[in-house]
Amino acid sequence: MGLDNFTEKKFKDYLKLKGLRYTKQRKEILEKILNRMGHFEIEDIVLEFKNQNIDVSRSTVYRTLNILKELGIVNEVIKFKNKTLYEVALNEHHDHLVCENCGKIIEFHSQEIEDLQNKICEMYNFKPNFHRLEIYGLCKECKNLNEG
Amino acid sequence: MGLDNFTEKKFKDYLKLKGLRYTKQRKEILEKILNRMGHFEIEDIVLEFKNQNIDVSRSTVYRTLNILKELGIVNEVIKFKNKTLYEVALNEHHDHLVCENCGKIIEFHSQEIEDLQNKICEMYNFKPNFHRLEIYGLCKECKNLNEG
DNA sequence: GTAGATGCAAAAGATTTGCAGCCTA
DNA sequence: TAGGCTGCAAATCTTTTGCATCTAC
Repeated sequence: MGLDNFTEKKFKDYLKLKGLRYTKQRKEILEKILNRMGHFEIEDIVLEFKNQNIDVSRSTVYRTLNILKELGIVNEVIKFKNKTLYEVALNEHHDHLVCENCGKIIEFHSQEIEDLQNKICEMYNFKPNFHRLEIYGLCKECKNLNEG
Repeated sequence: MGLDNFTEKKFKDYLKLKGLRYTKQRKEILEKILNRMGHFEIEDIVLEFKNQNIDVSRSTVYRTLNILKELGIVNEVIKFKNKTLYEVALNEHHDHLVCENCGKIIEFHSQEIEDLQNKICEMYNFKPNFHRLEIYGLCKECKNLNEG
């Protein structure tokens, strides 16, 4: 995939709208997260830049991720053991099964759950923005080990 | 409610099982969280002890909460803006609507969602332990303010 | 030219840990 | 009595922020 024009434009437009600037660093960060499959932590990004001798500081990564979150290009998906995992939000929304033993993360999507959630929000006159459903437990492999 | 014998016994038994001790501090902490309705932060607990001149240190609160979490007497329910909220897990399980504007938390329970989750876990051969469903958005009041 | 961005180092919070002394079983 | 527990202070880890400098527009 890489830096597709569509997402880059979305980002640029949003920045302009807010009176912000499209800098070299912001472009680097957008590029990097679009190249990533699956989940990532801020620290991953910071280290990759360091290893590749690309000059983007930790603070800038944090600041930019906050903008991308606002924009909905990334989601903060999981909070587990004081770690925050992000993911690119361009694909269909999904939720997560998290294995407490091996840390594996399995994605799933259930339209029925989404619909029920919307129904509940209506009941409470609540305007949903995003949601996070995490089911913690043991994955197939770890379950078998435990029962073994 | 207060320190009911049932929960105290559960805690004591678990401690014994693990070769741990039932100390004055652990009893104080259990008592305090059982007396609380709704959600709490570690810091709340620490401050209350301080105000009441009860000698239980912050580290002990953290250490004990970790044990109570393992035991399932408390759940870590919400991670929001770098804050962790806990709740006593003795009542029926429920999920949360979190207002991003005023911070209000609305609890709800949907058996249908629970059932669907179980169905999904079966599909993936995943053994669920607990889950967390948080829907972020605007509550009725804040929504009206925004639209007003 | 100027408002906004960056990098750095420091600060702020949350949580954990090492250690010496204390207490429960 | 001994191994676990506590309080304290220090350490860790994540995230934010103040500031001087730089840069996109």
